[in-house]
Amino acid sequence: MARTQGSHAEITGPRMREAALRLFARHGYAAVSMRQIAAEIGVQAGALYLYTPDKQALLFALMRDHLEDLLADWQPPDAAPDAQLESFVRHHIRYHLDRPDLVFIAYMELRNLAPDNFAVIARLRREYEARLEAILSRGADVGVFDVADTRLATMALIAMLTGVTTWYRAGGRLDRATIEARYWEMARRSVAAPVPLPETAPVAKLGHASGGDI
Amino acid sequence: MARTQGSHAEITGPRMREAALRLFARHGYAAVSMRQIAAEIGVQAGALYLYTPDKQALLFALMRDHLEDLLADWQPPDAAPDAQLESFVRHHIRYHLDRPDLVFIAYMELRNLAPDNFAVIARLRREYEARLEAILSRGADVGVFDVADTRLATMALIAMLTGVTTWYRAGGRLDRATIEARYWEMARRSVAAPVPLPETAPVAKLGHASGGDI
DNA sequence: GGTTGAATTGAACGCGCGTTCAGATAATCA
DNA sequence: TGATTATCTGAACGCGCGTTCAATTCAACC
Repeated sequence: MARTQGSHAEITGPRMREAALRLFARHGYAAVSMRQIAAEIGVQAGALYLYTPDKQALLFALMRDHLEDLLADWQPPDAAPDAQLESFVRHHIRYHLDRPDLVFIAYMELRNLAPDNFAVIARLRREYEARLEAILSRGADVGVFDVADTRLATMALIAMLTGVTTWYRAGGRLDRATIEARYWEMARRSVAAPVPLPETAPVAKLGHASGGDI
Repeated sequence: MARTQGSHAEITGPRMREAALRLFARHGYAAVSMRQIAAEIGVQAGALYLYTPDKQALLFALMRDHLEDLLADWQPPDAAPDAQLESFVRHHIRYHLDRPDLVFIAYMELRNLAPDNFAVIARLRREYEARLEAILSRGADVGVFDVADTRLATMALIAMLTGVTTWYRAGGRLDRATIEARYWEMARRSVAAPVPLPETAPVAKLGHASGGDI
């Protein structure tokens, strides 16, 4: 008893990863079995072990490749902090809308990583967060941003932007360009310093802006 | 063979829910077994079925009670939209910092709900979101907010605020009052209309504010 | 002190899990 | 054509799962 179909060595590996990604995103890593992944691509469970040492490595590879890809795909442009922030935000939204499943599992399945794997993923995520924090920090230094705590603002912005994956559906009411523009507008306002005016000092209407205490 | 300890009928139920909440939040619903929950409170797995019909009902009860509690705990004050928004944001942060595990599973375990249960939870969540959207909508109507799309702004704000649970740890660098104030500041700015000035019109520095097109 | 009934145990059920591996198959190449 | 080798099957392993239930224990009440 053996394989009844032709040989598909060079495509079974990628197809396994695609199926695992889709199923993990839909049902969660712990709720998906190797047999389900195998059935999705028309092989028996045993065949998967030609392409991954075990289930945990499959999850880890998906998350690590995603984060390394995210980091490689964007570098801060040589520009003023506000332009850097716009570049970051627009890229973040675009990238996340392009890869909803990857983004989803990278945020949701951290709990299911073995400790060693978790350490690797956590380091990559901190690296990404550090890029945004550096932009905010530099912008606060030169006065174009008004951010009381750069770390908190970093986490708040990333959470806001990443949240787009929880409701966006292709073909929905808003197109991607509009969504990108709206998120950028909210992100910009949330950290922008009040506009200096030619004659009179601006008057705060709701509460007051606090000084930077980084 | 039977129970070796004393009888604890009136406390085993709540203790089971506490243990389940903690374990679900830490490891995920699918990765936690009834035997683990039982071991956590010093009983055998069979005893849990005196207090829940099955594992799914245990998850559902936690999520439903949490959301009903959240809805009951806050009503929009009879005030202007900006004051209502401040009340909403501050309550949201406080409530979420108080119940990190509940909030966590209510956002993470939606995938593990049976369809009927999911429908109930989704309705409760939409109800909560609708409260924020109503505030933003009214504020946009009277001109105190400048929000291009109230639905998008609602989702963006909730994601930003809820994200606090992913990094906050009690006893950390920032105290709760500070965190609350910082989030409120960012939320306010992200939707506030430009301050009208006595003589000259304000000049946008980064990009431009778009008109409301709700 | 005996009876009652709620609370709990511990064993069992059938099942699916991740993983392994000997054997079968089909493509490749001499 | 025959040998080789990468690819895959199908069965099996031990284990833990959610859930059920008869038997047992303990607290409360008569």
